[in-house]
Amino acid sequence: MGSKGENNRQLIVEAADQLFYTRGYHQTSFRDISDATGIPRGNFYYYFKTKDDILNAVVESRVEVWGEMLHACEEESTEPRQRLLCFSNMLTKFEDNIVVNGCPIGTLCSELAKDERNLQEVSCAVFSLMRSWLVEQFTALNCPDADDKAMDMLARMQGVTVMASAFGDREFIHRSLSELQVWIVSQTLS
Amino acid sequence: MGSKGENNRQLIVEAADQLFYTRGYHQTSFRDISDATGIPRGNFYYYFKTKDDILNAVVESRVEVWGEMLHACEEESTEPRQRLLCFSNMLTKFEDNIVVNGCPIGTLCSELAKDERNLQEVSCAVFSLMRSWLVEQFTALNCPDADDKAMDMLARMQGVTVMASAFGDREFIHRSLSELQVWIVSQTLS
DNA sequence: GTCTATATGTAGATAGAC
DNA sequence: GTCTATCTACATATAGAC
Repeated sequence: MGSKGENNRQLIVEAADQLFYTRGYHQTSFRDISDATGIPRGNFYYYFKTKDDILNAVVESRVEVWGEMLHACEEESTEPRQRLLCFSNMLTKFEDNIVVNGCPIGTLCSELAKDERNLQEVSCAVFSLMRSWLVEQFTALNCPDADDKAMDMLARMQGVTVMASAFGDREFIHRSLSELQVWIVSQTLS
Repeated sequence: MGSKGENNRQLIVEAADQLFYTRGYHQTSFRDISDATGIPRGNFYYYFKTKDDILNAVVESRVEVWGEMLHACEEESTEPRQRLLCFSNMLTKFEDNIVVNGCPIGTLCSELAKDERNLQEVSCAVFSLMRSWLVEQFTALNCPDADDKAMDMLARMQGVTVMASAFGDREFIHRSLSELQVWIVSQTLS
């Protein structure tokens, strides 16, 4: 622990994270991860008992990474609307990937919703994190329906990623983000 | 053609359509379709050359079915806003399925966006159909940016399905539909 | 047209040498 | 901790009898 083993473990998680995004969970094989990392297939079972365990580790990693991103948005301003704008900017920050593969969180949730229910719950952890963070911001804006607003904002962003990837339309992301940001700024602060 | 063979072909397409929705394209095997129809696996190759061909037939079928649904919305009223409301009602009409498996069109596009590009194009045919139909309605409302409105409406509806299935939240569908319909009614008719 | 048997490849997972 | 060889299951696809 803490030595070479942990390093390899992290390499596996990083490669799997990327592959789950670009190919999907089920379409990513151990061979794919092996090719990407140079680590032999058999070794994976030293670090993880099953493929599902790798998924768990990937989601854990994403929760951590997105937690840091949300934290960065908090640091950028004390004004909730500024923080929300910062969050919404992720749409253009990652537009190159979104236009090809959609949202890494949304597409994983959509894929795993079609499986046994436990995988689905795991995959939604990042959405839950974002949702509660958004609730905090809208609550700070004295919105009485902060959770509704949070869901609305996530839904709007998800809708943009789905249609942008379906039609490969980068410009749609830009236009939609502008409209979303108008909406954000219009949110009341009593 | 037209006899027993065509009947079996249709049975396969219908079963595949349902399974591609509830399990995903790649997670649906010939065995699954065989179990659902009672038709032996080997027979599939009499009707289709490859699994991709089955997908093509499923998408063709969906285009036809949704074409009829859009036509039904046109028949319901000559007023474009009424037609748009009719279309938006699909969200609650199919909410039982949406809350579990998301949108059949959106999730298929999201899944196949991660594959070779030709499969993705095929899967988006239904979106293209809806888009052009929506453009007609917004054009009839004298919207100068009818295509933008069409994309916005599809994106909003897709976002709702993604979040509703992620959180298994049926109530979110109802609330979002109400807000969407307020938006529809507010669209200008010069 | 219908069905069984089978070919071929690859998936996730395991055993055991080093 | 690392790696190779291998197991078992199941995927798509094919061959050929009926």
